[in-house]
Amino acid sequence: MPDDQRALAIDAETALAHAPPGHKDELRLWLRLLTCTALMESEIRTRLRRDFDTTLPRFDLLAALDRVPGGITLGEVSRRMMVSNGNVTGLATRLVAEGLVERRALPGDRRAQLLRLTAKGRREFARQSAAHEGWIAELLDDLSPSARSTLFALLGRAKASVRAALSPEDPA
Amino acid sequence: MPDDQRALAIDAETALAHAPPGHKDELRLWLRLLTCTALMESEIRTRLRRDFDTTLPRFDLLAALDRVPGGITLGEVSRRMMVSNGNVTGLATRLVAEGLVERRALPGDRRAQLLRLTAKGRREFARQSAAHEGWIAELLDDLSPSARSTLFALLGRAKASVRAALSPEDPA
DNA sequence: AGAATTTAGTTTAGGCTTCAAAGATTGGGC
DNA sequence: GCCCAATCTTTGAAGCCTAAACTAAATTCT
Repeated sequence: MPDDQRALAIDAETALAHAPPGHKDELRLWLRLLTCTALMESEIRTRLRRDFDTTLPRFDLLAALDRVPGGITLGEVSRRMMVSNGNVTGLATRLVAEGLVERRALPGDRRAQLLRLTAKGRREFARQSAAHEGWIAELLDDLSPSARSTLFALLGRAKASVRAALSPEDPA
Repeated sequence: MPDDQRALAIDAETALAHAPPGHKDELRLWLRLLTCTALMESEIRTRLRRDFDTTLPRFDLLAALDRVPGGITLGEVSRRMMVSNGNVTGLATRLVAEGLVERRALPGDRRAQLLRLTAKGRREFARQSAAHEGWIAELLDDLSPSARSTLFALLGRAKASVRAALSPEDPA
């Protein structure tokens, strides 16, 4: 191991912070956003696997269903989770196989199906989400309440900016 | 291991029992962070595919290599990208096949290999990163400079909080 | 030196994800 | 009633990703 190249483990965002000045504010902001999210997300995934032998997408799907006792269609899940519908098909299949979710016909439209938590699914999600909530609180524990609320607000503005850039442009 | 510090290292069930109210704030912050990142990331992926027929992981690997002309080892790439080493193996194989990256022996350590951009890889990454930078600026365009810099700073604090929670406890 | 440990990288199995194409159903217009 | 376009879902191919087991090489210990 060459001592001159002795590099501490640095992520992409940290690396860039040292190199170019000036112009690239937005880029640095984006990389930090990405790093921060990835760091938390990866820890959440690890703990979901370790403590519940499950995955983040499965947890997210349960969470989506938990909010609507009557159940929602696959398409609706797809929109809420911001993933493709083909993705939801496979995810649902696995969760049905595990007995956490059930598929039901949607009365009046034979194309669509409702997904709904089973009793077991509700119990399981209750356990998981309680732990999940604690993990998030733990990870963000060093952030003061005021920092938290400012961050929340600014992320709202960032989100709005992105949505504005993505929305169909104003027809003249 | 210090057992008296166990209060912070909550396991699933205790977390449930002890969770005081107020954790919902952190949860909402986390969900917004996740949504915001996912929204941008998904757009970036779409554009990378549309305009350059490539993917975000490929782009990220090129970016990591572009910063270090001499090349870096697979393991170093893995650390910087915060992904598993097995992942880097496959990614590198594909990029080598496309002629954008080359593998070289690391003098003095026959276990390790250096990854380095080829001339073609450098050209290609220059094109991609210019576009990429423009996209980010476009998406975050509605954010004022002061909002941007505050957001950047707060994300830094969030990141520090997460790292603190994850770092090996008590250096007694 | 020789054994034990650590480190670099690959492989494998399984799951996640997207896109594009196809199957099924609905609803509107003729 | 019939066709057509839109909607809901599935399928298949390709790539991304991790954990865990494994090989090979370097380092450390004795």
